Amino acid sequence: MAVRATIYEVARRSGVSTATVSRVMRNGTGFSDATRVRVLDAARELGWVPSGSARGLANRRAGIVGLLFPDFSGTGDAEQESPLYVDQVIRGAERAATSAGDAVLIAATRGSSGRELALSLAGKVDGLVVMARSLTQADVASIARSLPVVVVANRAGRGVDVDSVGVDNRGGVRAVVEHLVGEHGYEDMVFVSGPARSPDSMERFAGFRDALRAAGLPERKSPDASGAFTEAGGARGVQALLAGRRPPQAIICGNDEMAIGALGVLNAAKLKVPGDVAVTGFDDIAATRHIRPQLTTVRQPMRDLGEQAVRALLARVDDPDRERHDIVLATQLVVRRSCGCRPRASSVPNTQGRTAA
Amino acid sequence: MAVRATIYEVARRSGVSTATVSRVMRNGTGFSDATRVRVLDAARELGWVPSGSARGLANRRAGIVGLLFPDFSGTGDAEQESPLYVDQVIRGAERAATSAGDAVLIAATRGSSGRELALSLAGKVDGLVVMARSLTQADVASIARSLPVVVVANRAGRGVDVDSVGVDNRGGVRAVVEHLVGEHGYEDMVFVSGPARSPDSMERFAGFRDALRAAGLPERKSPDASGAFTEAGGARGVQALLAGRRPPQAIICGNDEMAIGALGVLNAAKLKVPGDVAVTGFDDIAATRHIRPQLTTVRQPMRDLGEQAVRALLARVDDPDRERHDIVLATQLVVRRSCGCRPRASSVPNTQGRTAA
DNA sequence: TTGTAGGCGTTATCAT
DNA sequence: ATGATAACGCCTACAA
Repeated sequence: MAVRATIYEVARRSGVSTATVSRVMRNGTGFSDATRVRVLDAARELGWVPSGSARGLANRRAGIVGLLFPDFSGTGDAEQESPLYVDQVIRGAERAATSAGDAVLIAATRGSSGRELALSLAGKVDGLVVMARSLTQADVASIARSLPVVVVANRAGRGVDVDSVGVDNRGGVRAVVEHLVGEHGYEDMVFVSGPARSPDSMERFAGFRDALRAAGLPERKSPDASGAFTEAGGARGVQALLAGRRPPQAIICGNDEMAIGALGVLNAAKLKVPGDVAVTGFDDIAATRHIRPQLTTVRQPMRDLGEQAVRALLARVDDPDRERHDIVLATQLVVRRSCGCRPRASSVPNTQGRTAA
Repeated sequence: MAVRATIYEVARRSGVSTATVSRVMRNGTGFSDATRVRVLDAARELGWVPSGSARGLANRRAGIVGLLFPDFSGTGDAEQESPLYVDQVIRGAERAATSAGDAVLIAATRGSSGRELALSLAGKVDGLVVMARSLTQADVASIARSLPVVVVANRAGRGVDVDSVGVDNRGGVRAVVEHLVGEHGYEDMVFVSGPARSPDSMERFAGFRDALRAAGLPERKSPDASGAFTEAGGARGVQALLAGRRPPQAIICGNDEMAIGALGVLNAAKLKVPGDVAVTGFDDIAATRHIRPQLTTVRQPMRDLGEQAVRALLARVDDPDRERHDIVLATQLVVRRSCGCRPRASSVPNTQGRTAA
């Protein structure tokens, strides 16, 4: 382990040329059984592993994809946005990459250092998956000039022409609201949004508006409260909401964390859920099943997001000229107690996954 | 983006040699202000990013560390071991690597493919962090022959001489039991263990035995039940336990997931927690605060594990001859409701972090 | 089946 | 302050 062995030493030790060693390692053909054994033995004895850098240089392909995600922990507030979402996407990306024989490099942008970080990654990878809110649109456009990029949960803006993978946020919220209206007859509903600049959050609110309109209920142009996608934020938002009006029949939250925060506030205010007020979330994190009442929410396939993103990326690395893909994954309504339904939970898919070119 | 630019084109475009371009990019000195601007401009115009492979080859350092972790999702049972733990370690590793200017490559070993995967990573990284249960001891020893390795939550066995980072599992469980005995006067306690071959699980049980002995209570040589570190497993384990004897005063679970499973079974059996039976966990995952009663548990610094592991790894990469380090991080008792304490939760540190050479 | 040799894109060592 | 020019370790025609 002192100093890493090279192909030359393996070649010498096994009495063949480096070309033959290379052939054997690449599982190619063109060598006798005996040589293969000799080479492999020599490699093992020397503890040799082919240098990825040298391979990458020779192949013009590192066999590595990068994943850039935002990390808000420690951003002023002590409260943290749930990391669950990002972690699941990372897992999915890892799975897809590994199964394709590649590896995935991860890096979190904290605050404004995004651009720099992306550049430092760029040289080490064959392509980059960029999660929403980790890079500005301008930076994405800039980076995309140097290497293949796929954006996640953030349909690329007008200027930027890159592949994207996202979920049907809009349809998801529409489905909850339809359930609330159709099954429970609620008419007085409010929406608690996440960070103002989150594409996910904006789409979810759009779904809320769509559903209100479709139901013939009075529309509104902005969310009734907002909570930064955190439990504490959701609590504050709902608190403020309750201070200004009598309780609504239902509170539709932009994600589960905020819904959990809402539950706490309602409980403290002696309001029964779902008796007095119904509450719903979005994401379907594990806590939705542990909390009481169990949370009705919209499940989004976080893992699939990562998988599809990496697949799309690798496809483009292999074929830079293929047409642009914008993948939208289906979400699923998960009915539990907090909306007012009885225990026997059931779930129904509400949208089809679809791919648009 | 068609084909990546190289240092040659940047050199030509800016009218200098490649050596000078290289100097500018490395933030070194030895060039005029004017040339720097010219080079940077050319680079930007061409969308050039230095090739990591070429750099790695020239420097004998990829600037990448690898992280190997086990992934049990989809191992026969539909139930999943909580991914939280691994995710936190990954986050910590990312943070430490990024702040050191490196990147981290992650890969999950599924089933028995570990060795192969490790080898494929080995060439791409400067060193490897290996989490418990992702590789056999033999494989760790083998890999460690080719490059620096740090094991996490798995003090290297006798044969293997590598750095390690872990938490004080033993002291953690000892602290809960001492609390249960000292504050609540329980004497009839049982332990629910995790996977038989998990080093963490074994150490936790050892802490349980230590505490019983120290309290002068009857010892035992094996766990009273086991649950594979999953919620469903914990439920089954406790179910079986209750079928064979009258309820104990307290059930100490090897991790939080199993404790949550236990809570479910006890509830179904009409046993009140903590009135009839006390329950404790280990890890302090988010769900411990959402579940009722809130779970008394032992917090372990999962993120720090990842950070310290990467730090140790980088230190060894820089100095292969430094002495071996075995780092043990402190755990912390977190008292909530499930042990029988009153709401006003408090927490006390129970062990000192310590480093042994 | 096997060997020879040039090239992949940077960095680092000497010169100048 | 800048420029040639060897490495760095592997792959891949092209030969033999």
